[in-house]
Amino acid sequence: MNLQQLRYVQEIARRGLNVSEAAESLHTSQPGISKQIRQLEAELGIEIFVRHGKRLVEVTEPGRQVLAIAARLLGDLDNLRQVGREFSDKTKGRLAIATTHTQARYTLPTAIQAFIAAYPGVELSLHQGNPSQICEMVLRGEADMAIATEAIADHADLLTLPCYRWNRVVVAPLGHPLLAASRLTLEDLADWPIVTYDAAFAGRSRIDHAFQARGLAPRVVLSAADSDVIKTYVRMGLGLGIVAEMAYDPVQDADLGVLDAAHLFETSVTSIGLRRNAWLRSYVYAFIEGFAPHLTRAVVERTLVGGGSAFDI
Amino acid sequence: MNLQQLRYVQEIARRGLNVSEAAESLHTSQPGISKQIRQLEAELGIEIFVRHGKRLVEVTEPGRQVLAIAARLLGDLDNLRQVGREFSDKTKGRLAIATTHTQARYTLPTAIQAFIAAYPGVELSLHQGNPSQICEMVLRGEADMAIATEAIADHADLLTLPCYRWNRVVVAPLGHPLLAASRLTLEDLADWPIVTYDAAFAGRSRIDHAFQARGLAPRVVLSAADSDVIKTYVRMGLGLGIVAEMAYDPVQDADLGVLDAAHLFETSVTSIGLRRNAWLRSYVYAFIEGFAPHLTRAVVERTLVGGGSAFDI
DNA sequence: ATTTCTTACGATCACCGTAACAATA
DNA sequence: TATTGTTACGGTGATCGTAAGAAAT
Repeated sequence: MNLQQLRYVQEIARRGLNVSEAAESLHTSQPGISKQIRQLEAELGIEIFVRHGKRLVEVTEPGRQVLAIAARLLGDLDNLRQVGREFSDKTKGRLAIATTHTQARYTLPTAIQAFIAAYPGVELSLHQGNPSQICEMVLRGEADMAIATEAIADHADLLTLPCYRWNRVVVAPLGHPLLAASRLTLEDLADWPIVTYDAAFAGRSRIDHAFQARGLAPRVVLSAADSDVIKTYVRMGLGLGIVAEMAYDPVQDADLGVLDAAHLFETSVTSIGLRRNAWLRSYVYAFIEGFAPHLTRAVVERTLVGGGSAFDI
Repeated sequence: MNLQQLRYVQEIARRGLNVSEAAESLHTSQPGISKQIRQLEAELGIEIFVRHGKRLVEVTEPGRQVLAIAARLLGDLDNLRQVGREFSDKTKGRLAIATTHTQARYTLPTAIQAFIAAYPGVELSLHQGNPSQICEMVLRGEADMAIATEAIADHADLLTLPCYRWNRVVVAPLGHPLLAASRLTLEDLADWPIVTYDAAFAGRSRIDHAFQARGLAPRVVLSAADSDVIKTYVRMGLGLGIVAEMAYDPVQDADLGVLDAAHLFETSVTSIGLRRNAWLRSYVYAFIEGFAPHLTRAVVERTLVGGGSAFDI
């Protein structure tokens, strides 16, 4: 049994049981992988993959167990490298954050600005995607943390650190009749065409849920992954926008009217997602605390070792 | 970086930083280990050990981190082997239980009898030791579980599953004046010579603590690791025995008088200790549930993934 | 003086890549 | 027929053990 074999198994699973693809992505030969897999199976005394003739078509039950353990083991291998980097130079390194547009554009900038000032030697990179892509990036080790609303807690292999609560606002072109309303209701909203987030994003499900609970069927004329895209189409008069409250900027969005909608929808919580059992470099703790001051190093460490995800903010 | 290097690092640390000893215990050459360690240190860019000239004298701070991660990683390697064994034959295998004399002699027998009847293909072995030795055995992978009172929760790398509560009884030769007392007090006990457990064992600390809280200094004339040894010396008239209630057998110990002492000492809890992140074979779950029926597979699994140790019994 | 780690060197063995083959869709 | 995994084989390179050397107690 060796590490290479475990990498091979993992990559085959990730590539949809295609050994040739796995070989290519690992820059090695396909027969080499094939042989190592048979060897691993022989040593463990189990079949990891179900074969139809010469084709891998499924992961066996023991194979699933092996994959789960191998993932953690290879994660620890990565942790060892992090320890090396941390102690060879605490000020140099990389920090990859996987997040959604709304976070990247509206909530992260101040934390990031402070971070790059404090850690000029750290190469920071932002990777955008929808919540499930973001989680994948962290699980694959491509990103150090995920920052998103929802979807993180769904992954059993990710640890959830709640950061802050937020709700939505309605934006409309200045002069829109709705802006005169004293207190906004869902029924008011349902009268107008709506522009809001894509299904996969930022608590769109909360919006749908609120309308459904009242038996209303809002007419969503456009959905987007991106608060700025939504506001652009609202400016064009396509409809009312429902966006995260962070996404309304009083200065830049002065040409849009805004109405609080916090009483209409359930609160959402934005969280940081970390790989379970991850070993974090000191500047990662610093970044997290900069973004959510209650997430001190001690709190995060306790959650990492405890494995628990349940605490309130 | 490879698995061998991590095994080497771990073994060197276990053998008190003696590379030669580590080489012998791993059945390999000392220069081979030495070279691999330097190679690992070079790859990680850190020193794992502090050297005085050519001698390893200490583990560095990054070294401690590496050791902790390597332990979990190698544990996962063992988990992979367990998966292999489980699925190649669910009925065959080994179960190593590390425990104290009192558990082995008085609380485990019925669970063990049921287990060997249900799993005749499983080789069961009991390894006795004091609580801290027991924990070590589990951490080193020599035993699958520890069963003991106290000391398990002290190890951060062990998971604690509380099994049952118990307290102590006082035993004395028949005819001993104390046996006539209506209700036993600590002051009564302090008047007589006492035989009880060794400091490392079975809640001896609770006994000392109770006396101290009352300003009493009991005269412990003999302390032993073993309830049977204690009873033997009580039979010889050496003093009063304070033993776990499980250790008094109404039939075999008919020649001894017994007094309940539950109101004098704090309750103790006997727990099972498991390696964190361990992957357990199905018969291990079965054994645990046989010993402590509230510890069903579902409960134990939840605790293993959650990493938490805090639940009540 | 003895124990202990490091360096040097040589042999073995495992791994990897190329090529040919077999089986599936 | 094209794609994909297995078997066969040969070369490279890493690992390991022996032997000699250096530094510490």
